Amino acid sequence: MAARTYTSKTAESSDKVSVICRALRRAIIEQALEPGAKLPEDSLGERFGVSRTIARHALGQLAAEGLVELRRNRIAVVATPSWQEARDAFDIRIELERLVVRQLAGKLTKPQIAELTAHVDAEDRARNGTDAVSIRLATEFHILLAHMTNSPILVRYVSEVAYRCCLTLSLYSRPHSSECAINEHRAIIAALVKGDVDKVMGLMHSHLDSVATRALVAPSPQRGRDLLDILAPYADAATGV
Amino acid sequence: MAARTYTSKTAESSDKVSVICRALRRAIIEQALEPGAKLPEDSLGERFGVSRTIARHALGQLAAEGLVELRRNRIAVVATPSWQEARDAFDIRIELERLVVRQLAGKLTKPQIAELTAHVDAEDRARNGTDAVSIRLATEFHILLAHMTNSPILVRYVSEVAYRCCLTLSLYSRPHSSECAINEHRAIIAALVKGDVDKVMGLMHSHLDSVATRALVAPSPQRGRDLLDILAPYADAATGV
DNA sequence: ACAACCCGAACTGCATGCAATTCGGGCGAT
DNA sequence: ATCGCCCGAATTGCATGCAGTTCGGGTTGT
Repeated sequence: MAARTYTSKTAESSDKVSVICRALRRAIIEQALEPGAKLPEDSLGERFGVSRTIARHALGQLAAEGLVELRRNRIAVVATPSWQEARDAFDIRIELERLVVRQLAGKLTKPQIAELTAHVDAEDRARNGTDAVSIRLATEFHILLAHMTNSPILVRYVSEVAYRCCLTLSLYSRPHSSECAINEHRAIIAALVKGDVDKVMGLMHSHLDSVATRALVAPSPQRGRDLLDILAPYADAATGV
Repeated sequence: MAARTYTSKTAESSDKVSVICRALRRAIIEQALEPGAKLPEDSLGERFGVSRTIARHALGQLAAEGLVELRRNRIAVVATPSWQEARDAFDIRIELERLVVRQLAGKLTKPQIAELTAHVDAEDRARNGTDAVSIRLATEFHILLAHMTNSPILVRYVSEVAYRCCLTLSLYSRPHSSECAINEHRAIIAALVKGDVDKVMGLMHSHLDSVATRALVAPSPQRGRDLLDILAPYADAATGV
């Protein structure tokens, strides 16, 4: 396949808006902002030295990405995906990332391999640091892979869905053990270099599936969901009496 | 699988913004707005009876979906995807829609089957109408399928990528023959009802693949691309002399 | 005839202001 | 003490205004 051209035609309109988006995205995936955290336009604007108009626009973008929930006349909050949505996000992510490695298998350049290896090394070093950084690096490994396809659309979708998955991890899995994930990342790189398409697609599938099932063990109604949902069965019982 | 709850947690913030988005989306996929068409904030605001602020916000959302291109200090224009981006979009679409039918196979309810059949009948009747309507209906069939998964995330991604594909069709394939697509839609419904997962995934794959290859026959540098790209060989020749 | 230049109109980038709505705490009734 | 109500503060929804940039056509020089 002919080399593709880099067209950095990202949506991310003006600079100020995209700066806020990036900052919030990072804060969210590092769990500095937990699901449900309030995001008033005023505070955001003040914090970033811009007017509400800009903060508002940024919130709109993040809402389009599913990281923020916007309800009319209500303060924006960090999204709180349901368990089912989390599972759906992982299902989509698996398909998208299988596509990534399918396109990449056997086509990585030397510098790309070096970059990936360096990234995983960084993940390794971060194992002693905070969980937040480990999670971010693990996510960024997948986004880095997507970038190497040179397909802006694929990058966008993989990034988005990876961020969403990150968000759900912070909701449904407290004791995060990213230990084995690092080895899985190394295995994926090796298979990519070797060019074994089926192997690497299988590796990616099982890698993401294991991350998902490790985190999303059960519908766990006690965590994250609305009070209404938690109380639904009790309400039913009440009407039954 | 237990029935999922409908949570219409769509991003689409306020009403006015989403109204404009819907209108523009429709105009774009019906080719009333061709790729490259200018979308000044003022005109949009005036046309929809809102201020520039709102029109601007809507453009931001559409840019996030990839239907509009936003460049700093420049008038927004309807997106003009490159041939490669079009191909990438179709590749992603294939995977996503395979996921849709995988989840749906053998699980359709009677009213759902009726709704799908009715939709294809509508496509049939529209064969005598304008191309624009045919294209829109064909796209909406796929989005209707996605809706039936009750997965908001999947709906969003399938819709987005389907719109993008629609956009590229208007760019790279003038003589649109959606004739056979209708029969393929019927075949997909039949396989879904029968519950043959592999069969329906295969059908969807070949359906989308044929739509893509029928449209994107070749990189076709003459259509849609930048003037710079078209003139590149001539420039080379000039420097050669 | 042609190209470069220049200037006004058009347009975007952003902040601010005002009306409408929601949020949250205190007060009174039970 | 608890529940419901009410009112002020906080917040959003949106339009408008101003400054900076781009766009396009006319003019001028060659």
